[in-house]
Amino acid sequence: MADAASPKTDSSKYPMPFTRIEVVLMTLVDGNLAVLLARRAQAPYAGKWALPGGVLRIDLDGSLEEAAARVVRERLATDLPDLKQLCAVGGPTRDPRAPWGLSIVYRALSLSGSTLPTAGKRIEELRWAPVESLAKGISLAFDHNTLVARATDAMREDVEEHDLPYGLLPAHFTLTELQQTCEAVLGHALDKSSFRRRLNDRDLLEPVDGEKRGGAFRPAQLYQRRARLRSLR
Amino acid sequence: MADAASPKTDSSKYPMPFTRIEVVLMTLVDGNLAVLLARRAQAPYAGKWALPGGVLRIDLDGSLEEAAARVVRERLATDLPDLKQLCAVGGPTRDPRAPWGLSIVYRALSLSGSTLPTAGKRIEELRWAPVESLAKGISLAFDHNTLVARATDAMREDVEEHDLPYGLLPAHFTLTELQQTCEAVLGHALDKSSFRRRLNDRDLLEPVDGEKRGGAFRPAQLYQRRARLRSLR
DNA sequence: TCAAAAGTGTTGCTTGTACACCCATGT
DNA sequence: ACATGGGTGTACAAGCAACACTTTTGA
Repeated sequence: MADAASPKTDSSKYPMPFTRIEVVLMTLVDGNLAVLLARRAQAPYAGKWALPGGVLRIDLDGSLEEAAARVVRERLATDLPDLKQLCAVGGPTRDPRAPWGLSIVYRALSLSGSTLPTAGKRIEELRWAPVESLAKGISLAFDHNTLVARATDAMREDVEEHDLPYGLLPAHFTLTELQQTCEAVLGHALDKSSFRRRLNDRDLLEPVDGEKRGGAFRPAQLYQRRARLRSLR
Repeated sequence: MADAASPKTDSSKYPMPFTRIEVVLMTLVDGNLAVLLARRAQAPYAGKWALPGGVLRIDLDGSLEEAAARVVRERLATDLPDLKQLCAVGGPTRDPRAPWGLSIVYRALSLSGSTLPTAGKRIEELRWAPVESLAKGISLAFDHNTLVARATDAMREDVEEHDLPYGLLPAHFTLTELQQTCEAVLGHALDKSSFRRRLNDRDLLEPVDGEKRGGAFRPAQLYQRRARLRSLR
């Protein structure tokens, strides 16, 4: 247990890591999974693209989740629900600005096809980049390529185990839209019949009263996420 | 991105959290899942039980994983393989010694029925406590009850999705031992035939050449974990 | 009436559970 | 021989993939 020897000096006895929050925000762009990147204006890595993030502010943040929410608000001028902690990474060479860099990484989803968030405090430029392009080739600042890869894996695992990416869809959506969204995330096609029966069997959705939508063909029923009623699994 | 305005002062501009590693070490005691607790000698929470842990030392640790390994070595005088990161938690009221406490929590397994690790640096006394007893009633120092609960959940999820708890077993074990171990973790019985067919179908194990073991009845074949050959899933 | 997308039914495979049964061994 | 735990086979149900099919609409 801790170093409880000298109660007052405990928290200042050792130098602490430069602690940041990083955010992997994902969306679909033209049916491809993409992450939000911010371009760095200053050194280190000036001109390079990196994940949006910010320093943990112990004077402002009541928890890591609050810190992540604040970072999103300050950098992207928006509020994101369902921020999920991905992992924590740390080491002496992660950030040239400090002798030891620690990042707590969060991930979140943004409505597919939505406009780019407004660049907030200290952000030069924002851009959606397909995860594909990051996996091979394009290199990000710091160890952010690794973080994006881990977030992508986590995202796919979620969908594979039927944790649907509602964050990518509007409140009301058609079953085909939902299926196409899942297919885009997973990177392969799904069977329509199986997909729908799964949804049906699990009571995940409910039809939105009377609403539909049209093209030059039969309109589709709109659905919304069903309120999860205290279930455990 | 970050505060890249004043390159040199970045890492010292804001006070950083008191950053620690905590370890949830689990084993089976008489067929019950138990966690290793250490008794606190000094304030805060003097006399209370808590998870073993230690301060992150940026002068010693090359990564969070190394930090966790070091903490285990110093506190428990042992080396543990397969330390898994569980989560990071932080907040201003987590640790009375500091204005803001951040902990990166790792979990690991210890051979069932093994002796208590030797109490290392600054450890007063060690004890295995059934997770059952912690879930209801017994309260630990800091927010460690929460952390144990999360580790227990993660442990059960692992086994449910067929990630076998080899860490609880010796290198060579019988199928019945393995099954009983899984049953103890999950808290309910499993079907012998199903359990074995699953293992068989997935080529997870291999028999250990010619070895067996006896009681007053038919001896059982010993098995070991099969070397995973680069497979993805 | 035709194209296009919505929506349904049927079959078969795979996985897992329940349960019954045989096998080997020391006393 | 028999009790005890090791080990196996069969039957049934659930979940999912593949694929064929019907329905509804606007042009």
